[in-house]
Amino acid sequence: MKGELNYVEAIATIFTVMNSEICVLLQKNKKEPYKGYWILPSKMIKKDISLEETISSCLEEQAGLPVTFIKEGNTFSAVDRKVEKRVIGINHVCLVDSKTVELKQREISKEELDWFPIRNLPKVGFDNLDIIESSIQQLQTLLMNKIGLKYLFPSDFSLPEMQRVYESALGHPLDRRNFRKRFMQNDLIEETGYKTEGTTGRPAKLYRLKEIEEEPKIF
Amino acid sequence: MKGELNYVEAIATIFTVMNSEICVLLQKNKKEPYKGYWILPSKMIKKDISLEETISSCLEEQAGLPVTFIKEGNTFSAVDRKVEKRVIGINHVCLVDSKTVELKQREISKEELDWFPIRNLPKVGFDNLDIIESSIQQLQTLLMNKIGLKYLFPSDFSLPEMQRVYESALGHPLDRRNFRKRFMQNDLIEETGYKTEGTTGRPAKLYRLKEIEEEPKIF
DNA sequence: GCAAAAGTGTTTTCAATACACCCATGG
DNA sequence: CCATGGGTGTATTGAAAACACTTTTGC
Repeated sequence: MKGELNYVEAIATIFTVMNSEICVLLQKNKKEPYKGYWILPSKMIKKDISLEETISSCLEEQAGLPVTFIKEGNTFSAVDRKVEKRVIGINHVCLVDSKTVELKQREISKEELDWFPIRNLPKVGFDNLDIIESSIQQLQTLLMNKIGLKYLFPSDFSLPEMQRVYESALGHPLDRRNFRKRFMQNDLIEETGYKTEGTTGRPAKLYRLKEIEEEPKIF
Repeated sequence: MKGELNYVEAIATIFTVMNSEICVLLQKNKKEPYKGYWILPSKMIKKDISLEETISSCLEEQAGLPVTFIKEGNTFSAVDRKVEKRVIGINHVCLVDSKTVELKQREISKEELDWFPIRNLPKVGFDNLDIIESSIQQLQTLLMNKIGLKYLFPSDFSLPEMQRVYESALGHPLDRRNFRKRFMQNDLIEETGYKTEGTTGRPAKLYRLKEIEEEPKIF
């Protein structure tokens, strides 16, 4: 059969929390088309390598990040999405915590790879803006179902900080009291006994997520 | 780059309602491996054909069905999932109504293509059981969010009938009064003025789904 | 003592659940 | 008139939403 062979890439939309905002990792595209635009890390799938392996090596090689939470996303397959040749892209929504990001931060040049707040993105190439939007939707579902939270919030976060993250991801403000209640009465978090330091105003209690991470069912 | 070219197939998990049960369309596999097992319709993606086009021509050519409701599903990419060669499979959940199915029914031989209740499947080949299970999960979400209902229930259905379908899809019984309420107070259905005939017991009122099919948001 | 940000409780509203009796038809 | 399955209403519960004042710290 002619024409049945395709290029397929695993795409990584990697989210983390920086300054109480959801940020996405982008790299600068070095080649035409869309040279100089920012794009999502991705890696071609070879015919004897699984998708899981491909996405985790993509994370390590291109972003210097360990494998954490990965959820399969949508497929992007328009014939002209990569202009020059037809590449089918399979998106993955990945979550890494800010502590891990900070450790790796020094090693990378911000000219090549950088984090951008999802509400303040740079020029993004190809169809990657669509992919990021689809990923944000999935992130919202994850946050509301409290799946993968521990990958985004390592121990010692404050609730106001977490709330700001939720607000940045959902795109609208939340009530402080109701926000606390969601986590308290579901017994999801526990106090570490410490408080924030060096901030203006009253210090916030610090929390960690409890271990019991049962998959919550929606229905 | 060597080894970057892949076979990719669009897979169609097609659901319909028959005898108040959710059924899935399967075809008999004619070639080894898994010869004689039942498999999901699928079609190789050619490098200049979009995924949407591929799946709709797959529906038409292999099942003789018009394009109706299609929702992208998961990707199945294990290196050995098709045993002989590596084929990446992109699933699609499709809904067709029973009237359309009946019209096309005569033209196909049940030796080659047939509908099976999802709780009573025949021997299914390759990884297709995983794919069907993943599709059933997505179908459940669609039913609960009332998305695509009109593709599954054409005009003149009774509520008890619809309830049996929900119960077969969800795998547990539902309360009759509460079931009605869900549809009534959301203003989703309207009476056609007709009733079922030729059944034992009191005849059931027949309904149709109202046109206003706004995407319900979950959050 | 004042500015800044965090912590806390109560009321209301709405959706989901549980539950039992009457009604229309065919034989 | 009886068997079969369909139609209907109410009370309860629990989650989400709305809402304002007090507390802790740094300066």
